[in-house]
Amino acid sequence: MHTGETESAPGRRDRRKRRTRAALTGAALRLVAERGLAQVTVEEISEAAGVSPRTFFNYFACKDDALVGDHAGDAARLVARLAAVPPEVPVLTALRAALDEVIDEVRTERELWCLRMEVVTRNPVLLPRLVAGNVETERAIAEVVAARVGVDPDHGYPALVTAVAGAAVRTAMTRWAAHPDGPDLADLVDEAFAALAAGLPQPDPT
Amino acid sequence: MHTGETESAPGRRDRRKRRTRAALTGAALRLVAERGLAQVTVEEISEAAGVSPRTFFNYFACKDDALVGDHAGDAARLVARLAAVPPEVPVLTALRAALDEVIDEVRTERELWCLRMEVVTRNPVLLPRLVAGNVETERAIAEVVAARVGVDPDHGYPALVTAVAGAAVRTAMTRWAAHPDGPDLADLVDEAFAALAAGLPQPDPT
DNA sequence: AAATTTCTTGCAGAAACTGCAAGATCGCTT
DNA sequence: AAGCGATCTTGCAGTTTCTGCAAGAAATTT
Repeated sequence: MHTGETESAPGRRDRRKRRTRAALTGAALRLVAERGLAQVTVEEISEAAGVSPRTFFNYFACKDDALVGDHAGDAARLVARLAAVPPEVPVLTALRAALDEVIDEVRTERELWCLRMEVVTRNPVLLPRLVAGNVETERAIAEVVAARVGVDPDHGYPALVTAVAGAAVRTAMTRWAAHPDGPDLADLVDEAFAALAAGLPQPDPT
Repeated sequence: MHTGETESAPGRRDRRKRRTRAALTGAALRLVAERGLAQVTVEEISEAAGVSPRTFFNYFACKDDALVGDHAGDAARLVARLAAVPPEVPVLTALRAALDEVIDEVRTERELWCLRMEVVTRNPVLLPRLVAGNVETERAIAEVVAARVGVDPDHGYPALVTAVAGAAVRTAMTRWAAHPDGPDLADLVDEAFAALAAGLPQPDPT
């Protein structure tokens, strides 16, 4: 007998795992936001999440990972989306389109992301691991970009575009999280990509 | 009484410090290149460099730092150079010009940098810390950029340009280190910056 | 040469992280 | 409903990373 839901039937087990994982990241972010990265131990995080310290390391390889979260799934979806965009579309436009889904998810977890970005900017050691800062992700995206453009891997163009786009997303997210009443994340990303496509023209000092 | 040399009088002491530091990074890079990051302990690195493990931590805050090296000085010089470029020069051009000095230093230590880049690409955890990946550096540069453009800190443009330029330099260095017989680092950086200024146009599939 | 500063080192200890094996839980089969 | 296999949690023991402290060695200054 099935559990009832045919499509999204994660099962009690997967749910529990998700809940534990979320509890760990939540506790970690809250504690680190209060006291600072060095003043929080894994033991305290586990305690706050209601699991043993050993279990913490079953979910995350190190303390930092609990803070930045696991975005392997996001990355995979982004790559898939990018590959699905018709080849005629210019690379930057395609990347921007592929980002839609990820942006949406980030937006729905705004509070979490605000806390995360605050923690990350206050503990700069963490920043690089975010979003497309992940190297495996970048490599995967660069591969798809290379295929789109039809250029060999040595050309450097795919890596450049990927790294640059990642940097753009990163800055957009930082800005978005820093200003709760500011523009929407999607608009900030749009703005950044537009600036990229225009060759980063110097803005008027309004 | 002074030591004799007025300008560059490092003294026996400073020399020893430099030598020890270099020995530590050298040993660390060599060992990690051979065995992999996790298979090398601080004790082994110190042993190979001829100092005690405790001394290792007097030079570096953690194992990783010995591998990526300390580029605070480079960063400071870069910021100074950037501030010295006349305000009429467009931002990207100014950044490229300010990079000259750093590029030169990197070039003179090519072997070391090749080893370093190899280690870094094989242990992606390290990559973010390189060059302008450093967050403090980025913030400092962004500040100067903001002043150049005459725009308030919220505008996002300075952060965007800085992050994007950093990404460009990073990819150029990766490419440079990966191909010993390839083009010069300065040319690769030029190419990347030209692509940025042109809005990242899709290249012809030659 | 004596005094001062700076660097090195060992020691003790906290915290991060891993492998292993026992026990609990879940999901499926009969 | 009972049982079986797979998965998850946990404790334990052990290694490694990293820090504070204080004594000793080396360089610099007076």
